Amino acid sequence: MYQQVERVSHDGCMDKQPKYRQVADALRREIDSGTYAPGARLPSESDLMKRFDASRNTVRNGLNLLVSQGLISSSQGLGYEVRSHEVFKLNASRFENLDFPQNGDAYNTDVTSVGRRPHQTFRVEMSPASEDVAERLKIDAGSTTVLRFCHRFVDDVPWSTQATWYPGWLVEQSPRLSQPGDIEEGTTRYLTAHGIEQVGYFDEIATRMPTPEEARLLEIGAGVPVLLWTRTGYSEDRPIRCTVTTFRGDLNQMTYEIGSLSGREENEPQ
Amino acid sequence: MYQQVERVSHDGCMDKQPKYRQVADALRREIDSGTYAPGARLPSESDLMKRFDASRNTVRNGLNLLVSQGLISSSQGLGYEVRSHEVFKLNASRFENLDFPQNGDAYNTDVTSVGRRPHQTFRVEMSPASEDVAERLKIDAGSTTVLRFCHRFVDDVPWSTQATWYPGWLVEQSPRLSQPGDIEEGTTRYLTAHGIEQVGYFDEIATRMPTPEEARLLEIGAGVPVLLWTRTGYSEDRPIRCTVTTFRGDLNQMTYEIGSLSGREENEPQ
DNA sequence: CTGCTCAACTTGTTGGTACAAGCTGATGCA
DNA sequence: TGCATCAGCTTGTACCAACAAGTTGAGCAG
Repeated sequence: MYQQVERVSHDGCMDKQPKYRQVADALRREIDSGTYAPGARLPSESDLMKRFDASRNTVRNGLNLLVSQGLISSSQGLGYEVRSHEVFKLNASRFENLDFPQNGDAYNTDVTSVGRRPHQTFRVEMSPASEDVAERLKIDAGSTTVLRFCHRFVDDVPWSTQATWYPGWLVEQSPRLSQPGDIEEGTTRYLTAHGIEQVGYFDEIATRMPTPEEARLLEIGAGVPVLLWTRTGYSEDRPIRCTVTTFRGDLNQMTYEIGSLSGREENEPQ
Repeated sequence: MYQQVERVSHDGCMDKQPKYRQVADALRREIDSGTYAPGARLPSESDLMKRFDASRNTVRNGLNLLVSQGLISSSQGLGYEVRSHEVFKLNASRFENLDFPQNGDAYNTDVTSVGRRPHQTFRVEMSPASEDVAERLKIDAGSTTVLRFCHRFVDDVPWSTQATWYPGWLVEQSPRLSQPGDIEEGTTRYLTAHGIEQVGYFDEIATRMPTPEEARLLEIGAGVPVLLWTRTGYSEDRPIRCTVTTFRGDLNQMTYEIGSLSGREENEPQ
């Protein structure tokens, strides 16, 4: 039986925090200090019950706090595990470099160049433009667009989902866009070859907690936010595409280089 | 009225989900569809207990799911409220425009220009460089830097915290950096006047759940991620500053314009 | 040795209770 | 009228119990 009186009597000073928070804070400190390294398993709930002289619910409240902060994850039958957080940095200002276009698909190139194994699944469909997409592509909401959707993995871990909408007028000029299957030389390159040159883009970056659908596709539990990257590409005349990429926030960062960075070396800081 | 018995009796169809998740999903749908608008109060726990024929713990589990997804927030004595999510867009590629420097502080200008009221508190201190900062500024870890820290509000709502480190060598040339108090014309402008011109920068953008300290400063509850923006500024020769900004992820987005965007209008899409 | 079963662990879900603590409006006294 | 108090609402914290469900390894049967 939990005794409020007892706790006050021999805890003395720093007792303002509720007990479940003390559990979370103690474990957080031990994770930060390396007592429990990334990948390591925490003690089981019943162990923690004994250690903190708390009920199972209280211990679970504390653990759930850490789960919702993305520090640990739990799986039924296995226990709680400290999440690792090595990140993949995507150089967005070089990702489709306007001055030095890369060969092939930009994502494949980027992932392979750091010695990891890319893998993706494709889907192509015709769909009416949503309000958000229509506004960015400067077309009427509901008008036909081609949506190319892909689900990307790195070393078989779900990494990101990417949806690109092309306006209907553009697809007439570049029919392969609406065909299923990869465009091996890269869509930007393919479009350039068909007289559609992307001369600029507008990026929007936001973060939020994943929807249930996103959590399923990216295999993220509670406590891991997603990073939303919306890139609208422009030709000389008008918008030519709108790409929405949803990243696992714990595994990805984005970077931009603007102006002259004479002192900076490659791949640094890591 | 929701009937558990009914659900169990013709078990067959859509019953795989645990009850607390059904509660969360039902409420999420009602929030999405506008039944509960942003700012509105949800029914109390005991109302939901009756409606879903569930125990208080089960209802709370469902509500906590929505809290941890940032859809709602709770306050003791008041109830659960649907969070609003109008965002402030920061144009990072124009924020300290290299070609057209703005007058005064960039943040104040940006906030005022959309008709909102900025407010900030300042703190200046000398501090040894952490490993992260040292790496970015290309100085030795532990060497002296000047840290200018500010805590920013918009219409009295906590908005972001910003910490800028300047390397020791630079402060010798531009002494006002280490003095407390605002630099009214903007630090970038002040540095330019002292022969230190920022000709490029490197941005890193990440997201994660807030630390307890961040949650306190930004007044965000569980379920709202932060957006981390690290900008390292370069002169012709070397790095001259490193700025780490921590935004409330629910209230902020960042945007970049790269290349030519001839078709794009200002302040759009909203 | 192989392969299967099962006990013994783990977390997940759901029910219950009790009291603390924050908020609000009604009541009643000065 | 004005202000203090308090009842009655809300959520927060903490405890208990029971069973479901996933994982693992020991141990037995073939």
